[in-house]
Amino acid sequence: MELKTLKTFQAIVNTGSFNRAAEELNYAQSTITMQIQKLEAELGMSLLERGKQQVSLTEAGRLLYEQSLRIVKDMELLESRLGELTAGEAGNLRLGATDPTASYRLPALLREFMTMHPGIDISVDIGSTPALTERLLKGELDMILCSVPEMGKGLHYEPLFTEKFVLLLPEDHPLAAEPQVTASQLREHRLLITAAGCPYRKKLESVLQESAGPPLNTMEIGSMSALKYYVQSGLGMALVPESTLTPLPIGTIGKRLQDGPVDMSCGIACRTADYPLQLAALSLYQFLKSELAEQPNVQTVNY
Amino acid sequence: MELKTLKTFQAIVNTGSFNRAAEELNYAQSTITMQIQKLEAELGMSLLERGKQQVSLTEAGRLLYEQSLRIVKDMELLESRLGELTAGEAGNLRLGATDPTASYRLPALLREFMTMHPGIDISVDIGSTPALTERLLKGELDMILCSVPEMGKGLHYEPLFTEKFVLLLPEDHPLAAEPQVTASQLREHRLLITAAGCPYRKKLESVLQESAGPPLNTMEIGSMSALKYYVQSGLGMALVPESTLTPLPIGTIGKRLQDGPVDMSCGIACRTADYPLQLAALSLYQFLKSELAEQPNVQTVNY
DNA sequence: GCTATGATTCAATTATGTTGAACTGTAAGG
DNA sequence: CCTTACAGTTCAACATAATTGAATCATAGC
Repeated sequence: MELKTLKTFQAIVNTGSFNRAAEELNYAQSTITMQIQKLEAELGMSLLERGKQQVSLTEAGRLLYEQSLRIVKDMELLESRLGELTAGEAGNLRLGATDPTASYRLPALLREFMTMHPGIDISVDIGSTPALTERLLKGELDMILCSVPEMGKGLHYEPLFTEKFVLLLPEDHPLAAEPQVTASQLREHRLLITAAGCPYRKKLESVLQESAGPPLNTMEIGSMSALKYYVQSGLGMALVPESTLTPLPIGTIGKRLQDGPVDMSCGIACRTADYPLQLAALSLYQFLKSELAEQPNVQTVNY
Repeated sequence: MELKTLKTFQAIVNTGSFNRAAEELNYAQSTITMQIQKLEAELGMSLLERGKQQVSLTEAGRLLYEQSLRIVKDMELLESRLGELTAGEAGNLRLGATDPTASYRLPALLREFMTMHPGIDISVDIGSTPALTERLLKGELDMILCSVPEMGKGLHYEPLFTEKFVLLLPEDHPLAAEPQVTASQLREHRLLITAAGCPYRKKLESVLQESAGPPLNTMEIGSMSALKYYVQSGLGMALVPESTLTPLPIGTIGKRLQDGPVDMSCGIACRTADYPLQLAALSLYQFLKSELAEQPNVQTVNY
C-alpha cells in the first residue's frame, strides 16, 4: 500500500467518481483505475462498489477510508513540521499553570527548555484550573498545566503526575508529637487554607469532608506559597503540596495523613482543535510531558 | 516521502547502521544510501549525522523518526485490520456500563450493532464506574461506558454525552404545584436516593451539598431503575436521569431544577495499552461513539 | 602501511507507474 | 431504436524511478 494510492482512493471517495478524482489529482482516468485495481488485488478484496451513477464503499472500503484519512493527515502534518524546522523553529507560546506547579516545578524546566530552544518565547500565566481552561479555550493560552478540567469543551488532557499533600505543622504543635495523624484529628486544630477560588482548596475540602466532616476551625490565607510562612509562625497547620517543601521551612514538621491520603492529579491540556500541534508547541508539550510524567504513560482524555 | 523510505530510515535508526538496515530489509547497501539521499534532498536538510563508528540523528532526523514511527505503525495496523475483515470479522467483546446507560440506552443500540455484525458476540456487565474501571484494567472487560474514571491508570477515555437529572415527583406532591423548584427546596421533602456505591449517588450528593447542604430527609433504594416506582407510589421524590423517563411513569411529574442543574458526564473508556483496537473492538467503539456522542466529537490522537 | 568495515558513486538493469487510444456498458433524449 | 454523453476498463507503449553490483572513498584498528 503506497501513500499516493491512499490519496487517490480518498479522492475517489470524496468526489464520488473516478473521473473527478483523476481531474483533482492531475492523473489520467486510466491511472486511477489501475491504482485501485492494484490496491484491490493487493488486499484481495473489493473496496468500491461501482454503481451505475456513482461509486459507493464496501465494508472494507469504509474501513480503509476512515483509517487512511488519519495516516495521510499525519503524513502531511509531519511534512509541515519538518518544513517549520528548516524555517527555524520559533514562536510565542503562552503557557498557563496552577500555582504550586508554576512556582515550584516550572522555573527550572523552562530554563532548560528555553536554552535548548532559543527561538521560542514563552510566557507563563498563573491561575485556577477553571480560569486557565477558559482562557485556553478562548485562545488566550496555548497549553496549560492544571488538575482535571471540566468536561465537554474541546480539550485534550493528559494527566502527568500526582501532587501529594502533606500536613505541615509548627514544631511545637500538639499534633507534632503524635506518631500518626489522621484526618479526623484535623478538626481539633486551626487549619490554614487558601481562598475559595483555588482548585487545591476545593479538592482539599472534598477530601476532608469525606473522611472527617467539614473542618471547623479554619483561617484563609491568600496564596498557596504564603501558607507555609504562616505555619512557620505558629498560626496553625496546613495541608500543602509536598513539592513545595524542599527544603522544609525551619521550625516546621511535615506529616503524611494516615487514613485519608490527600492528593490531586495534575496534567497537561491543550485545545483538541489544534491538537496535532505545530512544531514549537509540540516541542514544549513533549518536553513538559516527559519531564513531569510520573508513570510510564497514562491516560488520554479528549473532551 | 514514501512509506518504504520511512521504514528504511527507521531501520537505520534502530540498527544504527546503513549496512545492518540493508541486511534487515533485504536491500543492497547502495539502495539504502540512495533512499536516504533522496529523502534528504526532498526535505532539503540532513537527517543523519554520519559519524565514524555509527550514525546519529540530527534534530530533524529525531523529529522524523518519532513521528514516522506512528505513521508506519498505523499503516501496519490498518493492513492487519483489513486482513481481519477478509478472515471474517469476529470476536467476543466484553462491554461494561453503568446502570442507566446499560438499561436504557444500550439495549436498542446493541441489537442494531449485533444485526450489523453477526460474528461478534457481546456480553454486558453492569457496575459502578470505579468497579468497571478496575475490571477493565484487569482485562476482564474490553470497553466500558461510564462517568469520568479515576486518572493515571493507563486508560483511554472519551466523553460522549451528558446525563441530565430531572426531579421526579408524585403528581400530588407539594412541589408538583410549584412553577419553579430550586435545589434548596429539596431539603424540605423526602428524597429517594440509590445506595452509596453508585456513581450517580456520589455526584448527586456533591451537587446537592454545593447548592443546598446535605439533604436531611432521605430514603435509600437499591437500584436506579427501581427509584421511579417508589416515586410513583408516592413515597417521595427522586432525582433521576432524564433518559429513564420515556415514557414518564403514570402519576408522576418531571421537573428540572432551576438553580443547580444536575448533570453528569458519561463516556467510553478502554485500555491505552491496546488502544489502537482490533477490528471487532474498533467497530463497537466507533458505533457506540457515533450513536451516543452528543457533540461533534473530536478524533483521538496519540503521541 | 595494510586490512576490515561502512558509506558513497555511477552506469546498467529492472520494475513500476503512467498514459492515450480504443473499448464496454449504462442512462437520458429524441 | 439510434444517438449522444458519460463512467470505467483494457492494453500496449512509454516514461520514470528504484535497485543493484562493482568500483571508489574514508576511516579505525592493528
